[in-house]
Amino acid sequence: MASDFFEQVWAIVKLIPPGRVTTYGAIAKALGSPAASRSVGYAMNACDKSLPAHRVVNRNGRLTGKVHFNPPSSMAERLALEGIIVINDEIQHFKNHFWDPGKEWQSM
DNA sequence: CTGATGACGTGTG
DNA sequence: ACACACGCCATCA
Repeated sequence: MASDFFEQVWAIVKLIPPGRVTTYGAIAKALGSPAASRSVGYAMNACDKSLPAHRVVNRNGRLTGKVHFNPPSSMAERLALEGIIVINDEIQHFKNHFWDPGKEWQSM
């Protein structure tokens, strides 16, 4: 049984539409704790494989957590399949693919 | 309860 | 622009 915080994070990540990406900070902010970005990443560490964690990157648009994937290269592969260009573990036009969780979260 | 860790973010030099 | 340091929040030992 995971903590409510984890479930909150997972819920938002599951809501990320295909072809879109978001940041840990944005998720943390949507949960009401803009500085809990670290904890968001921790939740990802315990995330289920059904969770599209590959759509969650840091504020740089960089795939910092790709090493936690299986295999790590699958992260960029999945993003590429969704139309997101990833070069050198960096999302191109990141701002264009950015998806704001708060826009859909709306005090859920 | 205290200390350490981390898939982050921001500030300073 | 790059490198380093601190803070932030939640979890683990």
